Amino acid sequence: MPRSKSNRTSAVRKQSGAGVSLKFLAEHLGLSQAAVSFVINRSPAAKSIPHRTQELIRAAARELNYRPSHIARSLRQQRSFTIGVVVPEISEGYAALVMSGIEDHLLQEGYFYFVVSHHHRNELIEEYPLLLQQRAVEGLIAVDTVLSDRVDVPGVAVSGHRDVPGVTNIVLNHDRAACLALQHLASLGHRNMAFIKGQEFSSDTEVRWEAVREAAKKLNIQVREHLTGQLEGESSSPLLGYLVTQKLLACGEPFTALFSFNDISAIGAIQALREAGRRVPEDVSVVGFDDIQSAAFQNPALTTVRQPLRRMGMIAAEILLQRITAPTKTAHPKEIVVEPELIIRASSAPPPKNSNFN
Amino acid sequence: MPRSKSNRTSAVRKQSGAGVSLKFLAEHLGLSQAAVSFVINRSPAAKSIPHRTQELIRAAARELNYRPSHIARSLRQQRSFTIGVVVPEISEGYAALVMSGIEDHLLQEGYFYFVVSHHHRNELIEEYPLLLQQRAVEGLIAVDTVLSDRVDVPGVAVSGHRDVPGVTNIVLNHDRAACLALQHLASLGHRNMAFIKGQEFSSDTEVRWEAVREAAKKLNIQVREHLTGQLEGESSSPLLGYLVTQKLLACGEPFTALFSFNDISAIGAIQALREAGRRVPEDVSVVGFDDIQSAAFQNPALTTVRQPLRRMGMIAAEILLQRITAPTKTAHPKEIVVEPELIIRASSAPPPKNSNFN
DNA sequence: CCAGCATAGTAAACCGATTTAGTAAGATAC
DNA sequence: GTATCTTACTAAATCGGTTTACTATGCTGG
Repeated sequence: MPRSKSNRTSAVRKQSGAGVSLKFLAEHLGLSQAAVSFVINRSPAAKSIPHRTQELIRAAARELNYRPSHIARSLRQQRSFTIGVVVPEISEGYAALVMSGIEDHLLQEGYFYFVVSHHHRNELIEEYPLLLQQRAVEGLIAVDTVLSDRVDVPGVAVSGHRDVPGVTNIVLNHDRAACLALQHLASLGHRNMAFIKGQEFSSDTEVRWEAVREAAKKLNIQVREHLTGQLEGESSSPLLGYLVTQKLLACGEPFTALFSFNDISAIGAIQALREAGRRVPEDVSVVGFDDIQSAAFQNPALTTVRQPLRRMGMIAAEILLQRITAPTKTAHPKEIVVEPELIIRASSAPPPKNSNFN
Repeated sequence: MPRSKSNRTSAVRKQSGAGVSLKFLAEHLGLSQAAVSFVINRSPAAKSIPHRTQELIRAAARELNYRPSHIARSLRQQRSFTIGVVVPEISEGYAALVMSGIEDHLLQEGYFYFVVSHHHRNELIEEYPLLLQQRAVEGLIAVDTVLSDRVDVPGVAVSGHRDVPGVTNIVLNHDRAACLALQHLASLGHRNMAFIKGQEFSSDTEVRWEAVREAAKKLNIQVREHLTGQLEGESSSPLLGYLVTQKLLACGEPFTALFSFNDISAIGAIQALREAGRRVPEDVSVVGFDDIQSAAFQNPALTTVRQPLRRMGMIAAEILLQRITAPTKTAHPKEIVVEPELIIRASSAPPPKNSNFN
């Protein structure tokens, strides 16, 4: 039975709440730190400690508002229950949606996470994973970012598209995505299509563009150099799509449909089309990509290829935790493919009758 | 001069990179941990160690890819260089923008941060700050969330609006914001205005609504019960604004202008108005709040009151770090007010001539 | 010749937990 | 009566650093 020893100090500590250490609690109870630790953690070693004492310990812990230092615990157990998330940018819809999926799963499992955003600067893309590792993260999730292989914790990439050893990729089925969009436009009767590619630094750009060309070939749709634009610039504003579309219009070649790299740029594109006197969808159909929240509330509502971004985040977190807790159970998958969905709204329609160029 | 001792183990460690501890490095060099620590940290105690040895130490550290464990350091120094950020939701424009401002300043200063989102669930609003404290965060930033006072690290609230001891509030000048919006509409000639209030759980709702009523009184504008709606529901989708606006329209009372709680709901409102056969801005002017990125690319482009959200995040981080590093230097400010800006775009115009009710 | 000082470090405590190995006291077995 | 087994704990090592206090050596000045 412990000798209770409630002195003045304990009263002071109790008020503030913080600063109550295991040592303090143990002294207050007249027990050893080990005994208290066993009970607090319900460790098997606690079986030899009588119920009466266990209750006393728990009561004192509650009363003094004892909260074990996560840091000390991490150091001893070599487990931080923390992971690192690397994104290009926070302020933008894409990463935020993925992050919210990641968070859902992680916090549920008792993990916290650090977020860093690199703004596409190479030295940060290199440095942040190392800094995170120094902070003892148990794994990394990279969103639209290529993880360097100099890191030796498990990694999961959402739309990483690079074959990095030890990294699991969560990717969209881009072939299917391209097919869905082009088939939709083709079945409406469109033959002259314009395209907007993503920025060079985006991991999705190349893969998606390859998929578009494949799909176009299958559907016998021409992909013309002049009607192919590319987003340029870091910002995630519709302005980028607006500018590219102005260029496409300026080249003079006619088109009745536009398939854009993402919703944000599609929104800018619509603006540009409208300013040039083209009605959407009567004169030109526009199809976006992602299905961000505001896509449904554009005027006209945007037809788009939906990426299950939140779910991709959740899957990423799930796979990562699996790999952390059962490292060798299953040889971790190299790639997990999720399926897109075509969301048909009001920005796509049959082409005007009179503009049947071919 | 240290006796070098490069054995087989060191070669193995070098490859993997991780797992190189100070102890290992010191043994490899034939020096004490203390000496190595002094040099690595450029501590004043290193002055008694000759340059030659310092160079040897640094070279070995580089070569073995030594990275000090942040956790061990935190434990000893009682400094985690970590802060906690509490937001209602990540996926939504508001919090994401504030977060990106927070991040900018924090990472620059060598701090990392944990994010948690509580989805307006009270038990999480209570619990997360405690969990964060257990993880030794040195401060908390709460976005649109009331911090409980049971936490004893410095706190900063962005749009907190509650007088919690020890918490600095970063708030918008709502009086000015309301004046800007209503003055704009009044000067266009509007007299019959409808209003959409924010959800009950949002900290801004009450303050902003009070400001609107004040401004309306000053400008001699009636605020009628029937023309006052309120957002309901957790989601941050335009749908909420859409539904409220349908109700406002259903009550039959005429109005020529609508001032909505935020841009997201204003976007939904425009949709509802249009479906009811009201043109924007010819029949009804709509003014939003926040100036989220897509506001400028709505059709029509949205007139709105801009909140400097990114800057509010940066200020929050700055104040917090000040309070952490110089706790008593200046009695920390209770409140910091930032100014709104009226962004006039295409969704507001003079009211139609024939509808001059009063 | 030796006190005193600079030089070049080292030993050990410490941060706050977890965990292994061990101990003292009493009960039971034979 | 003593060997053994529970019961109820405790002491001390450990995680990986930082930091204080101290030591050993060589040189200089008087």
